[in-house]
Amino acid sequence: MSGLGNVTVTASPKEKFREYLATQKMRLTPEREIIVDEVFDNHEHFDAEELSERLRSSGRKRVSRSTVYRTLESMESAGLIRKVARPNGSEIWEHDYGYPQHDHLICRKCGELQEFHNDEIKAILESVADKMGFFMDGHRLEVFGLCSECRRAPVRRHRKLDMI
Amino acid sequence: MSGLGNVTVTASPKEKFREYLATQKMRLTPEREIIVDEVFDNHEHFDAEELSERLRSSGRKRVSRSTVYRTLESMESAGLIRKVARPNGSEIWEHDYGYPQHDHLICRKCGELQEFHNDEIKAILESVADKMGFFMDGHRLEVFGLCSECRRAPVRRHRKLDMI
DNA sequence: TTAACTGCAAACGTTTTGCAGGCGG
DNA sequence: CCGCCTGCAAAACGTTTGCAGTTAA
Repeated sequence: MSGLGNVTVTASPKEKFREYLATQKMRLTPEREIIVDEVFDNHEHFDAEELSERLRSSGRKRVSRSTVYRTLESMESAGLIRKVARPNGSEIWEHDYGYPQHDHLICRKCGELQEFHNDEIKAILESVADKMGFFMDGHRLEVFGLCSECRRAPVRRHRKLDMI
Repeated sequence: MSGLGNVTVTASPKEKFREYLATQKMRLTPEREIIVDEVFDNHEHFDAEELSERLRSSGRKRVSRSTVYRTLESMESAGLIRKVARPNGSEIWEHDYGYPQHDHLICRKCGELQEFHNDEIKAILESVADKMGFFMDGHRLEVFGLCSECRRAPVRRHRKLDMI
C-alpha cells in the first residue's frame, strides 16, 4: 500500500492527504494518519459509525467520533473519498482517489452495491454540461433496481408502487 | 388542474394519489389533499420544512409537520415525487409523476439546480444493467461543478481541492 | 363501530459545535 | 509561544414515533 520503490506517478493516499492538509495549514496528525490508513486498508464502503467501530476493534489508538467526522470531511475535500447514496436516502463513503472512476447499481431489495464503469457516460455528461455553460468537475450516478440474485427470487410483495 | 373534459390518458396527481391510497386502504384526507395541491401548484424543488412554510403562508388550513412527512413518504411510494441529492449531502423533493424524465446539474458554489434531459444516458444504463443481469427501474444522476454564473465570478477562494 | 388519521410532544440517530486542555512547529 | 488539534459533552439537526383524541365510512 505504501508504494515504496514503486515508480507510479501517483502519490499514496496518505501523501496526497498530507499535501492537501498543508495547503490548509493543517497537519497530518497521528489521529488523521490512523484514519486515512484504516480507510485505505480495504476497499469497503463505510459510514462514520462503521469506521469508528473498525478503528476500535483494530487495536489502534482510539480516535474520537468528532475527529472521525472532521477527518472524513477533510478527506473528501482532499479528493480521497466521496459519498454514495443508498436507495433509502442514507449515505456512505467510498474511495475516490486512486480508484478507477465508476458508478453503482444498487439493489432495492438486498441493498447490494455493484460497481460498473462506462466511459461513454462521462463523455455525454461533459458535452451536456458544456452546452449549458456548466463546468463539470464530477458526477454521481446510481442505478436502482433488482440485482440478478433478487430478481430471480419468487417474492412478489412489491411494497412500492411501480415507478412511472 | 382537474382536467375535466381533458382526454389525455394520464390522471391528475391528485387522482393518482387517491388511487394509490386506495390500494393501501388509506383515504385522501383534507390534509393530504392540501399537501398534494401545494406540491403540484408549482414546479419548485423543496424539502419538508420549506413545504411546511409554504403551506403556512398559503393561507390554507394548517397541517402538522408529522403529517407533511408522512404524506410526502406516501407520495413517493405513489410515484408522485422523488428525492434529489444536493451536493452538501442533504436531500430535496421534486415532481416525478407527469414530469419528463431528467437529471441535474448542481452548482457547488451557489447550489443552483439545472435540469437536463438526455435519452442516450438511459439507453446506456439499460444496456449496462442488462449486461450485469440487473433489472433497472430507475436511476439518479447528478452532475457537480460550477454553473455559468459562478464560473464567471472572479472569486478564487477554492475551499475544495480540485477533484481528481 | 371501528379503523384510519391527525397534532402534539417526546424520542431518535446522526452530525456538529464550543470549549478547555494538550501538543508540536 | 502561538495556533492547530483533540476528546468530551452538549447542542443541533431533520426526521420518526407513541399516543390520545378526532374523523369519516
